[in-house]
Amino acid sequence: MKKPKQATRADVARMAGVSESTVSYALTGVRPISEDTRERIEEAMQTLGYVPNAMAQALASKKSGLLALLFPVGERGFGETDFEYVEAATEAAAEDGYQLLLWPNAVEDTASLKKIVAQGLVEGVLLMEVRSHDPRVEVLRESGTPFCLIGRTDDSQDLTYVDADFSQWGPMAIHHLADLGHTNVGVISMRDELVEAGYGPVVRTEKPLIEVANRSGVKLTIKHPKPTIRSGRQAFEELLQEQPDITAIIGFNEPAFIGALEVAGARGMSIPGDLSVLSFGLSDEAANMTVPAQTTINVDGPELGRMAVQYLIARLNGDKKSVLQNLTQPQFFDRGSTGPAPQLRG
Amino acid sequence: MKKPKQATRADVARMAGVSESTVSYALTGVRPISEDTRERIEEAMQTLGYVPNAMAQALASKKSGLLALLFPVGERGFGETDFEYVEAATEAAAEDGYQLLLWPNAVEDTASLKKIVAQGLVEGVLLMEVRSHDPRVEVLRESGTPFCLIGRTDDSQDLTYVDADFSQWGPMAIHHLADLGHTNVGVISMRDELVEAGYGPVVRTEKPLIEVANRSGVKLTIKHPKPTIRSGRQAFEELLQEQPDITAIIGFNEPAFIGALEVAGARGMSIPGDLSVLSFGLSDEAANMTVPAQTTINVDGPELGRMAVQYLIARLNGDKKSVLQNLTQPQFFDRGSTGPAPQLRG
DNA sequence: ATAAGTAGTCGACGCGTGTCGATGATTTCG
DNA sequence: CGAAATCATCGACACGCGTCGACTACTTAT
Repeated sequence: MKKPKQATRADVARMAGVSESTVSYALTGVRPISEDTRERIEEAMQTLGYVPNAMAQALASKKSGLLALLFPVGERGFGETDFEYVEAATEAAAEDGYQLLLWPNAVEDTASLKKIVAQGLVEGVLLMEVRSHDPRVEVLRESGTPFCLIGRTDDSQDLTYVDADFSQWGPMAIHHLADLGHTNVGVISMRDELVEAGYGPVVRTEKPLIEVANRSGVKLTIKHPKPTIRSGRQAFEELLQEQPDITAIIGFNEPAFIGALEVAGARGMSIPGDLSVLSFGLSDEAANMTVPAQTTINVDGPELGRMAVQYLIARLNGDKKSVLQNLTQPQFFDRGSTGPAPQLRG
Repeated sequence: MKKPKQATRADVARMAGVSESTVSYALTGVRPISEDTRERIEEAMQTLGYVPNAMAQALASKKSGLLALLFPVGERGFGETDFEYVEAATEAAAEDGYQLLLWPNAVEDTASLKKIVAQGLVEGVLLMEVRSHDPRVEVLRESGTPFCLIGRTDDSQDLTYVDADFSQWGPMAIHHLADLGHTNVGVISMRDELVEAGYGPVVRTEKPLIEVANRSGVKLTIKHPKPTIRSGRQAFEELLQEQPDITAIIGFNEPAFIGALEVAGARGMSIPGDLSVLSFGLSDEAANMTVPAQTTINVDGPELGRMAVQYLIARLNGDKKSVLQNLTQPQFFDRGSTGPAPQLRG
């Protein structure tokens, strides 16, 4: 039996012996309906297997229950963390009766973004991988479509967004290491170009990191190698040459950090015996692959996704006044790659 | 300027001085339109910024351009590989004018699945994480909605699906290792329960693996530990006890394999000097975290996602006759964790 | 007792398209 | 030169639902 045609409101009305509008009101509850007709209607819906047609509902009510999730295509691929919050966002949306529409879109392709919102399919838009200066924001702003950023632009005081609170990553790391007695810490951070370009996560992370290190009396040396193993090796060798007494390193550049750890291993430095190791933004899966597993400070992906959806839905429900912005607390996972500074040992 | 109301077909018709249906035909090309009226219409659309309303189009044409991507919620979380093909699928869909709707759904929750297809929002359904006996398949089958599995059920000869060709993983691995001179290989596979439950990937992988090993004169010892590091350690120790001359191990159980490699490291076995290491189904990111990086045999995620979408769209376009089934070739990444068997060395 | 609600229901219309049948205006063909 | 086919266009309707106004039968307040 292919394509059994779906029952419509008219069918239900006929079977229940009422008008079509009565069926609608029984469904939405906008107007009162007597108990027995409601029962007749519900029975009819039951036996007919009636389900309201989503597109007709959307057309008539101008509410599709769909949210676009815009993700950039062709750039650096999705990481696992990214998908972690996509999943959470999807479930959060489903709880409020919304569905997420995955929409691949180049960041500069504002033309098709305009189309997306113009065709009225989606009620709101979620923006992933937001840049410091993101052309998509301007398009959305003047389209009048509610939207929420996952990340931030430079100029976002009047925008709705959620982002990781990178400003806490550094202090959290330094406190942890300082408590363990470390006073000389190296950092394998992201490549120079990103720093100069003002890439949010690096800038927002490094500034407080440096400040709190100074205040805590921790000597900090930061390297900005390219994201390759080779560059990481070189960066760490430089680090050791400049600061032979380093007892801990922080990684914020996955491939380079792997290179750094290779060098550490080759030099016979044990972790965490001789060197404490802490990674920023490393996924669970990756953190567990090394021996020992790596202690990490990370964004709470599910929380981020959930908040983004909730904020967007709040906007859809007419909350135009309040400022909806949130910086999620970092997650600290102690997996054993950090320990007391060597001089305090024994 | 909030919510500038979108121009409709009527506006375009008025400005161009034609009837509404003429505008439609100019848009769809279903009927011939003279050159100059077409130009007038297009100019009007341009200046009005007209974009056809997606929901009205969908309602009238019964084609929404939406595909549901059903993913199970609450089970083992999404891995990176999973999202790799979600991304590819999304882009493949976009190329044909379709969008993917992310739909979280518990595998047993057939009621809400029925609703999904009944409300007519989506034209077709993509099923992720398919089980051997998947209740969702029956629901979709009798709903008449076109669908495509990513994975397989036990009984899928008349279904549309794409899946990894697990039957090639074992032979590929054995050939690679045999060529390097290995004759005694251990396997850290998935836990017993999955094997007994007939979980597709394990069963389909192990059978040809065993066969080809026998034919190639490779002694094969398979362990099925729980997916924990501890169980992996224990499994590898047993392995070494039973087969002290093992020169290579294959991993198909991430956490357990980490444990196994820990033991290898603790015993001073060098990789690939004393022990060759090869992982099944390990993501790039994870494979690169170990030192040395791990050689892997993996599913081609992007290919899988792309094929799934293309098959589904083929079904939507009325291709009811042909069998659309595909097993994607495994990808082999030699990252240096395998090498010549010790006795052949030097 | 009458005015003023209130509960319950119906009919009609609008949302913005796709598409069928009909109508002139041309063009083609025998 | 008349019949038939083709071209270009219009008007009307359907798609399935939300919702407004109106109407009836009561209930409550004055």
